[in-house]
Amino acid sequence: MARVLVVDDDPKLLNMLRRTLVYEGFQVSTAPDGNAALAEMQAHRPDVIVLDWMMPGLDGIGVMKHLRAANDKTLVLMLTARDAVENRVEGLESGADDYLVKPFAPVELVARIHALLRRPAVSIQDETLQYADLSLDPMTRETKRGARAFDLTSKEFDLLRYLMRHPRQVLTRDQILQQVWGYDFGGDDNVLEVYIGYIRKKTEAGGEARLIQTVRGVGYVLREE
Amino acid sequence: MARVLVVDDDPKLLNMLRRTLVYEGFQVSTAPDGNAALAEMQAHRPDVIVLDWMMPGLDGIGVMKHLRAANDKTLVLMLTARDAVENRVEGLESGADDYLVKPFAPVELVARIHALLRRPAVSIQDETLQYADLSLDPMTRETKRGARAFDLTSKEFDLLRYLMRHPRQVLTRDQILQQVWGYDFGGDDNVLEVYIGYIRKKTEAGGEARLIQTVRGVGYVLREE
DNA sequence: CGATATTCTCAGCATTTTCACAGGATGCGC
DNA sequence: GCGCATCCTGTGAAAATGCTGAGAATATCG
Repeated sequence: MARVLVVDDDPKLLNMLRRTLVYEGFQVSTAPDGNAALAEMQAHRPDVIVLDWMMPGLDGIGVMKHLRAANDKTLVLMLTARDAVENRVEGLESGADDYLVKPFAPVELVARIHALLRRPAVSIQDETLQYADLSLDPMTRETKRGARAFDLTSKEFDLLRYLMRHPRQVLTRDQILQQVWGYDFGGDDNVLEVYIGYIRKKTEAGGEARLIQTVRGVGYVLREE
Repeated sequence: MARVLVVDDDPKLLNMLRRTLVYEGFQVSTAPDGNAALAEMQAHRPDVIVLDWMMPGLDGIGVMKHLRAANDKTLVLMLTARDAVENRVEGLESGADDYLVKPFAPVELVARIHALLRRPAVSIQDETLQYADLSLDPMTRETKRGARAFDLTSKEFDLLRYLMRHPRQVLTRDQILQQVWGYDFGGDDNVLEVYIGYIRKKTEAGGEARLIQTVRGVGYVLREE
């Protein structure tokens, strides 16, 4: 049965939700705030997170950003107190998979969780990534530098996608190896350098400026110089 | 599932609308201006077009005139920045089916699209699928490449139909096996490769260009090269 | 039941992708 | 500028991936 993590700072609501969901046959864990939620996720790898929008400390949006930055596709159902359209839009833009306005009937929550779990995997997260004149569409896997399209192998694609999801952020060698290769060890591989080289060659084939900068002793950044 | 084409020159708005609509279960394609919209229509045959009024190049009115001149009955929902009465009148006279004034709440757009689709006679289901010069009629099960008709077995048909419902989208092996074969496991079957081979042979029997491209390490796409 | 069509498995082959290695280039502290 | 650590890149081997033909299993139909 599916695992659900419920995150809310209201203990009463938390308890009520837990009982409802346990009763429905879910494996439920809970967390009172964003940081606890991230820790809990490591331990339990839930299938769905029910996430309150407003919380002390790290709030719902913050948690979302963490998750999506780490390319974590766990389904998220966001809870919010008001039905303001702005919130709805912001919530979905930050990568939530569904949305529920408080107060809600427990049955509706259950129904939505079931609906999420039935969903055919295509998250709304798959928008086309852009940085400078570089663009990458995760759906069609088209990659372009300005008007010039170029092809990438799947490792190259994974790597560039990871870089483009974190523009202007210096990513360490370890971070990249872990996210793209799934490595865990600290062996002195130079696969990463090699692949950076491949991507540079392809993104600069038309004589364009370099976008992947190396940060000596640390890693790489996607940035215009 | 209904297909929607969104045409607007503001990339931010375009992306927001796309995500909202995808989230609501529509198949969404986009275009940044009128000419791109007309091209996109050829490929995707949308059920509804959400069309901005003011755009560089060919504007909303221009697109409308093109469509109606070609006796194309595709539903059009026009967007306009001001609620000027003149515009409204001109828009509806030029053949738009509905009208929405910016700024608007995404939920309202969704509601209007659903309203349009509920209108009589426009059967969005089982409409014949088209991509490039390839066509497939889910009702009669006729398949043609240009003028040349060819036969498919039922598995072949299911597979091609699935591909044609997601043109230009890279579909992973797992997605396809799951949707077409109902598989769930990750066994190392190569049924899919075999069937792709069959369909290619039949769709290219007259020496036509390849439309089913393989994306190494991932899956396949229906796309002109 | 037999004939035919369809679906699927398997193994060999060709190609692409991934990776290791080593020598060369480059930046950095002194 | 010098020496050292770091990074880049060409070469080629190893592995993965996908295509194809042959034919076995299964379903379909008269």
